[in-house]
Amino acid sequence: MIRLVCINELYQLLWEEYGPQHWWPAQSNFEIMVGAVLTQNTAWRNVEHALTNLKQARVLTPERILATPQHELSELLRPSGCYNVKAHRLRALCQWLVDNGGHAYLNCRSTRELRDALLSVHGVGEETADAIILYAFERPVFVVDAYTKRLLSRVGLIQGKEKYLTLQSLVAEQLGPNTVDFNEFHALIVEHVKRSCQKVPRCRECQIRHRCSYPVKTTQA
DNA sequence: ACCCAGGGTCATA
DNA sequence: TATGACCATGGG
Repeated sequence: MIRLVCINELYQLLWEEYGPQHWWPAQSNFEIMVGAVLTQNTAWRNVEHALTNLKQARVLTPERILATPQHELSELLRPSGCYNVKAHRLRALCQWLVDNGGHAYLNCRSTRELRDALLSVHGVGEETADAIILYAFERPVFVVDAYTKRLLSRVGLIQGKEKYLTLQSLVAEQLGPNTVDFNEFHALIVEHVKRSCQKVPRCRECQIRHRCSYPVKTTQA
């Protein structure tokens, strides 16, 4: 088990190994928000299928999604799984955008106001809200996901039982409130997990069932 | 056939 | 506060 001294060291190692990730992959801010909802507990590959469906149906705007019947929307979202739930959540997000004048008008609000408003939208939790704030609104908010928690725990930087906001402020303290670094760090963590454990169903060293998150430059021996 | 994925909500204790 | 069920497709 490799142990690291600080979060900056982990960030630096990941950066050296993988380089810039150019997140979030999307053609518009709205597409980022849609993707953030669709990717909940879902592999990104499946989300891409659903996004393609929405584009081909020419419905990738808040107004057009709201004008699309529920069952039709569900069918377009089918490849991303949980499609009935996500159709409902996507509608809630679109309604919120329309009610608040869209991205441009919302962008005048403070980051905290944005976060609170997003959290009040049905289907938007802390991680989804922060992903939207960081990648669509480009505000310095770090996105804490399960990978982050697991990786920081593995390398001995946290205990593992910390709450979301605790981890978020921990990263912010060490990296400094920087949108670019928050963007890259989160993307690098996700990319690292994807790449490092693609063909490792079970790790010998840590005996974790499926994908393990070693720091870079360590193999499964 | 099982496990998980770029989570969140809701019911229960 | 803290688990557990549920959503549901697609790839390993």
